[in-house]
Amino acid sequence: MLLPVQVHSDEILSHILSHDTTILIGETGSGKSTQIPQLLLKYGKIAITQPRRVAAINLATRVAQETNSRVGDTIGYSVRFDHRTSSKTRCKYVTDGMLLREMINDKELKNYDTVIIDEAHERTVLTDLIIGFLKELQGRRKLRIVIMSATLNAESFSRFFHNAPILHVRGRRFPVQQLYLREPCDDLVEIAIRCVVQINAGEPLGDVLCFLPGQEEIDRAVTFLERIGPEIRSRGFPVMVGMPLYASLPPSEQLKVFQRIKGKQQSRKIIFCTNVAETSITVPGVKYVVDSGLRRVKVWRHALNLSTLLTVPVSRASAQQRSGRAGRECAGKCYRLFQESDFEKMPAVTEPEIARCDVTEPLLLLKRHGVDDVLNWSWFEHPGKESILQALGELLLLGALDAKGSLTPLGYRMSSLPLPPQLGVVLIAAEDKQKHCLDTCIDIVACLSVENVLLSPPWEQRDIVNERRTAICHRASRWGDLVLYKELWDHYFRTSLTGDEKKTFCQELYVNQRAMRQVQKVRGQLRSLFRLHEDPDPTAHHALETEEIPAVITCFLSGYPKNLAILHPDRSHKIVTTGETVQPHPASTLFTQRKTDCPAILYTEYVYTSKGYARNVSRLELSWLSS
DNA sequence: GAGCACTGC
Repeated sequence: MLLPVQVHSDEILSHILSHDTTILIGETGSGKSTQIPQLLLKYGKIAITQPRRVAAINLATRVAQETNSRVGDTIGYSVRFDHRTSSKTRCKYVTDGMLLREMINDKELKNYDTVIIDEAHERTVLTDLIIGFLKELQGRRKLRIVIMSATLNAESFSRFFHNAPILHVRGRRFPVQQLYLREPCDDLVEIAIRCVVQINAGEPLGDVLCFLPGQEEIDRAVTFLERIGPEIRSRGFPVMVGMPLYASLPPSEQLKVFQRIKGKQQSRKIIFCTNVAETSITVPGVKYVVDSGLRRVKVWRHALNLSTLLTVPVSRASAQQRSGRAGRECAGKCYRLFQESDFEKMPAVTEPEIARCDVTEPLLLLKRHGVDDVLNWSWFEHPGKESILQALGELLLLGALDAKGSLTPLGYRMSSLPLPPQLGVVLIAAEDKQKHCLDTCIDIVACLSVENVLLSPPWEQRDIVNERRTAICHRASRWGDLVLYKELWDHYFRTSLTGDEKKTFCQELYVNQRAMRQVQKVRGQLRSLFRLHEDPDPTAHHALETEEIPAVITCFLSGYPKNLAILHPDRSHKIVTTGETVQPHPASTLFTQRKTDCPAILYTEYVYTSKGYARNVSRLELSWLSS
């Protein structure tokens, strides 16, 4: 059967060809991501961006199959650490980060006649930047742009591109019935469980996907469901198997949501998930969605130089996306754990990331692209004057800009590295230090730039895992988390470990092995950018020496000069710039250390939750500060 | 003795 985009292909094609820019609203199941590029194949070279690596690879693979070709021939892809393209490639699926990097070397994007921005509604910072660059570029040369979005906010795209026409392609989805609470609720987890129990008792078999704001609520819900399990069974209702799903979960646990439940009994999966299941992970077999209408979001406060973690209502677009997860295979139902009047009050679309993140890195990129007046750039959405001024100040402090706001040679180098500016400074500072300082800093920076390297064990194993970690990383308990990363890496990377031993090592220490493989790739990329030989003989790997710790931590101080807190007579650590009190996060190796033991601490991140917590904390001696 | 949502080079 033809996909909606195929049914209307003539109309869509002639429309795209006769306009410089087209906004295409394609609902899920319309086939836009696979079909639109195929329609345009005859009309020049195409780049199509995706927010995620897996999506870029999967789509390219599928379209190559559909066109009876091999990936890398006509249809290719390019993501970090993996690309399949050739001189024959006419259509390339890329991550948006990758396209931005390409644009550094080729400002005019001469390789492409058409650029398609897919999933534009997700509005990552990177899509926003690309959109701004494309508009500028269109002012200089002929370039066909297609903005593809799944939701409502098409008007803002249209307005930005001189009122570009909006095309609408229906999707193919099954109907989803919406149900609301009649009265407000106070305990979210309790009401979620009651809802799930009700579905289980009254609805035909089918799995349930329950959206909760975060890990804490999810773990509570899973435990709750386990506790009431025996009673459910004793009443003869189907067995409910509760499963958590969030990004920092070990991959083996994540895979469980794709597996069938063993046993012959009637059963259903109840998957308690965060936003991962809204975009990144598609769980098959879901017939019912339970939506708390909430999500957890990190908000950067430029005035305070810290980020906060907030629980906020989702947008109507996002609630719609969540409920759509119930209608992928057959008609479904969505139970919204809020009132219909609350739904009306929700914002129409999610606030874009650019409005709530630190723009230091985006600004460095703009400067690298030669944008002098960043305040008046063609922002798709302006991040705000204050936010920009703060970021400019940070770049000035780091030495990336001079007093006139021009990119310095240092800033130029920083912008070439696939790292946030601060970590770039750390490595550039490490180059001038003693032998091996750069090796060590690269290992640590690689760990820092990969998410979820350390998994958090269940509470009953917490102490034992901590002990195991500090037993083999014995200098980390004095010097802190950066040293911990390096020592863990040294143990993981040493050649005497076989594949199985590496696996066991990771399991015992709750280290995410998938993340460690990623660390290895990042490390390799950084080493080659700094022209360090890729250890031909891995026994030559440089393991941490205690003597080099001061130099290493001092390099991090160059990257994070403001993230320094000094021990005061009242036994608290106060941030030098603001005088505020910080405390190492409970997940830090320095958390348990007596406060008076550290004359000063340095951290890479400051997050305000119930208190101000410093993350990735290191001990610092006052004598290191003068140099 | 606390919890991190998600993603890119």
